[in-house]
Amino acid sequence: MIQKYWLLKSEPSTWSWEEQLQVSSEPWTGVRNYQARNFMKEMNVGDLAFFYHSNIGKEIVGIVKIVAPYHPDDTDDSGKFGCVDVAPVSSFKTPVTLNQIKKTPALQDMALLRQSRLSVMPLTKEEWDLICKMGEY
DNA sequence: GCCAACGTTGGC
DNA sequence: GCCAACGTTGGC
Repeated sequence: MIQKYWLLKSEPSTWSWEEQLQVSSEPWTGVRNYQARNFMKEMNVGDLAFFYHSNIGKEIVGIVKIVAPYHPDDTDDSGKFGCVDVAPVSSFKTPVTLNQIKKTPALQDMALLRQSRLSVMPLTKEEWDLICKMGEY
């Protein structure tokens, strides 16, 4: 299975990186957007994802890995949406801010910039590697 | 706090 | 099936 790379957004007031670091794994619940949901369906156990703080912070703070494939989201009564489980992997030494991403020519195609409301998105390996470098991971 | 972008809902 | 109205996200 090919390793894939993702970015997950969370508002720190809802679920922060500090909270994520304190659990062994956590279901990524609350996604109510079909495009984001479909990306989660494509995730495989072992895929890696950046953890991005939206609204407050506006920066990538660390890395999580997918530890359970797509399954129903208990918080969704409609039954239309599901989630994956993610476990913390590592904190960035230096968080990578939205501003830095905007200023980096190689990152202009990221959905983070082009589709600001999308909360789950894929990244290319090139984008992944560059951001890891910027975060001094 | 405002507003742009965009997804969803519901009337027709 | 179209589109206006409305709600939500998230950057500023």
